[in-house]
Amino acid sequence: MTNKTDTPAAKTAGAPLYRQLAATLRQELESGKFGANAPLPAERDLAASFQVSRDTVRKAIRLLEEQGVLYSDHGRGTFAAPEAVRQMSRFLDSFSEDTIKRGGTPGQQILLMETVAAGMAIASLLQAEPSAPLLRLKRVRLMNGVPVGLQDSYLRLPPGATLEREQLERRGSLYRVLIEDLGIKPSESLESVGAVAALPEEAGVLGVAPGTPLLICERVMLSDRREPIEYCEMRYVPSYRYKTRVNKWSLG
Amino acid sequence: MTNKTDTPAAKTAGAPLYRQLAATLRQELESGKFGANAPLPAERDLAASFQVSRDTVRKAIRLLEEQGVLYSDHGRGTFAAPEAVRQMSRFLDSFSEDTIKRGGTPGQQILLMETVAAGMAIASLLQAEPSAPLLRLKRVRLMNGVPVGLQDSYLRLPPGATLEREQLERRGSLYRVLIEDLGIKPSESLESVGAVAALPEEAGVLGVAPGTPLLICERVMLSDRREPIEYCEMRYVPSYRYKTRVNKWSLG
DNA sequence: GAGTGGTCTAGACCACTTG
DNA sequence: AAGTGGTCTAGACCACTCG
Repeated sequence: MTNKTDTPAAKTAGAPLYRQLAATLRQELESGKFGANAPLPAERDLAASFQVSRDTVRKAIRLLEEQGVLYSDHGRGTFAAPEAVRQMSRFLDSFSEDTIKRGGTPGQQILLMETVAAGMAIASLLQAEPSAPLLRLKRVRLMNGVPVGLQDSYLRLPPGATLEREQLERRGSLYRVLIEDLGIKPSESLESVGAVAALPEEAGVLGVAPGTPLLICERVMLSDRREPIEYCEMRYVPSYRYKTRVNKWSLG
Repeated sequence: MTNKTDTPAAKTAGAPLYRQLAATLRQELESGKFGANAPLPAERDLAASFQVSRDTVRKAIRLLEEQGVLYSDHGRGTFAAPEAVRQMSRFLDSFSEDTIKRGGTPGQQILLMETVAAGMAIASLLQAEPSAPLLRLKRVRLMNGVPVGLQDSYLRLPPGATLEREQLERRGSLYRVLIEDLGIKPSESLESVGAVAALPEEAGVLGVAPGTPLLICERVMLSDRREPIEYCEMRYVPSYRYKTRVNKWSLG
């Protein structure tokens, strides 16, 4: 099969074949054409009907498996995942993405935006000098206008780079600013999740009583070159929950 | 290259080639032979030196990439992941696994083990009848003998199957009992994480004051056939943290 | 332009599940 | 025994990065 434009599976012309195929399959699955745990056609049959190699079909299936849309069992077949699984991301989504997925409207209110010295604790997390200048950004995250989280992040900008309040408000998401304005490509983050009691100031901003249990999530974000870019602490009110899908029990 | 025994890459004879290769590479990476972000040989070179196809090398690399041991960048190369990344699992580990990884000794104390009717709330989560019999198992989880979590789980056993206290104590982990004694293969779980205040009884068992913030993690576990097997609530003291690695910002 | 990873193919055989 | 997914190969070409 040609890798050009007018292929049967062409959805997003120009994208790799297996991604186009995955998009097509995903649509069929989401349209409800396959019920929970219903078997899909065999890989060899999919390959024939889409006129691609079996390997390309397998790549598409692996992709959708990661997304929780379907699953394969050796010797049995490939099946549509139940609705409950399909809706859960395997990742801890960013606040904006997560809120949208839940059908809410994300918002933010910038409390503070200033350049500060890293200090020893954060410097060691970001592999910087204690005196290194970092951009500190403190925000309240809103869901449908209601405060649900307090986010305090320390950003290591490239020398000479700046970040204006206006950019943040325009892009809506800090990550979009990093990617689209500063050319920084986040790749992975290391996260730690726990519970803490709300301090008086935090309680005030979040509209809860001091001492209320908060979900705290700390994160170090790495660039594509695996250099630490950001340290961030997020505190969420008890009504907010992180949801994830955990795979395969990875006992291997 | 033959798939038989005496291959150069043979580590775990009988295992797929790409897994043997991955094990070999992993060892080299963990031995410190490659520093943080040091480049590995090109895929074609690895294929030549291990006498396998390039595709097999790529499969091994994908596996290690998922494990956070290395990462590849299009056009640049494949690199050893920094130590901090390497140590973080991409999954929320089970309590026992996680504790061992932190260098601690996991323990448990069974508070309660009885057969109960599901009730409407749990029945709907497990897609069972409200009157369906479930095994309720309430345990305190210990790290180095100190209570760190309270685990309350509801198990749906196959008709006729039983589970004795003795089995649980022998296997050490509920999941080992499920797999090895009952032939149930867990595949995925859906988890929700948040913060709650400790109730008086919980506080007593965990050795904290009532009202102390606890990390609460709820989970529905699915079998390999994607049938719900277990509902579980875990409450952890504030000193306990979940740690994970979040990938690739999955903006695709 | 040279080197790297990313995609794609066609065919072979193995391992597992099911009737 | 038949059907399914899992592994492996050898070779081709594309897309990206960097000196």
